Amino acid sequence: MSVTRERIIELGESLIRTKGYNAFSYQDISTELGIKNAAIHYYFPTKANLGTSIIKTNIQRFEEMVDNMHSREFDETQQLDTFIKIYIKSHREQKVCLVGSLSPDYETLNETTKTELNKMVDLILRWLAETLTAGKQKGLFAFSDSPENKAVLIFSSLVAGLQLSRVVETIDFKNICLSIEDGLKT
Amino acid sequence: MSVTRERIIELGESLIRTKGYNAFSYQDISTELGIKNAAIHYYFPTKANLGTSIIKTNIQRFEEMVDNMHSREFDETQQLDTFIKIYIKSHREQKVCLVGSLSPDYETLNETTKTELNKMVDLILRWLAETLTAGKQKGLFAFSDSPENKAVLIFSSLVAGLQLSRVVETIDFKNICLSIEDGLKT
DNA sequence: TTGCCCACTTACTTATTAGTAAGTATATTT
DNA sequence: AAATATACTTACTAATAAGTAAGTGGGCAA
Repeated sequence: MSVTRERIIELGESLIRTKGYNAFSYQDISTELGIKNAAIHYYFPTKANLGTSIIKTNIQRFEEMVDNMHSREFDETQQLDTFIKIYIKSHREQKVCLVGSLSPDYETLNETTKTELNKMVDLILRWLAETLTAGKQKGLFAFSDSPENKAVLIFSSLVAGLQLSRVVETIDFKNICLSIEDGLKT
Repeated sequence: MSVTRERIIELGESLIRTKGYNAFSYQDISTELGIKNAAIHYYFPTKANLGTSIIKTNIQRFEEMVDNMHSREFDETQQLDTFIKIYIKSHREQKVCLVGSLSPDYETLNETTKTELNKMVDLILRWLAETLTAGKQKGLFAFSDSPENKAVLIFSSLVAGLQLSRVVETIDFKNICLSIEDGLKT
């Protein structure tokens, strides 16, 4: 696949996670990549198209990560830890996550982009719930909630934890992550 | 104070919480209120000015709510419940909260607006941490985390819980709220 | 009654936005 | 060698954005 196309997706994701979907423009990308406006439209006719592609790429990355963890036979503690490390990295980069950036803008997205975001959130939550269930069965995790509820609680803490950390410097995000893991200890 | 000014603030808040700060325009407000573009600029010279005023209004409302709860001698369980009910209402209205909408756009806000948002988050987290501490001392709440950490975890669950609920219909937000309260039970 | 302030409107400007149509250089295929 | 496809650029358009300067009507004060 085209390297320019990949650069556009990568930079587009970075811009969404830094400034938000409705604040970034094709100009931001073209200037940074040293190409013209129309070059982006060549790969992504509309902004909605680019947005959808960015989410699709993220879904693929997530699926590959899960596959990889399964084939390496990571236990549930290791899997959760790997997932949380993505957020630690985001925090270091002063970026929110894709879901946390796009969700508040949900009503401004077009239908296909909405659907793709819906898929991504659903995928993450289903994986988390499954992992929590399996981990509990193995005696690695302990919690009284339903796995689905617990999955939302954990995911929400990560998503909004990143958002709030950028606003208030007093928040210790790494400690939040530790609390999430400690909250599952047996 | 002017009724038009108040209407602009109210509608502005609603727009931010529905579409996001960078997606709403003065046109949206002027059309809805049947006034002209320039009438909004009369009260709020710049969009940043309006944004800041909306946050200030929310801070005031929050402070009044806390004062009110204190003067009515609400215990910590009742106070937390009152706070959570704000989010239940937001969920019913299909809106995210102001903090949850503005935080992802943080980098696009001007300095005074950033400062005001910072104040608001700080205020809420400090109140939450204090309420959790007092409730724990009275034996109303039980938790092993630091109150500051627990405050961020609870607030994050509410903020992102609203965001995610709008994206995925399978999330039972009221149940999330119940889980938060159950998680503090002695 | 004159003058002034308040709460706007009229009528703009300037900048930026997403998006497009047509052209072009380079490489690849026929 | 000619035709074609790829990966763009040039040069726009139309819409929308925030913001402003100057004007206006109505009420109140001096």
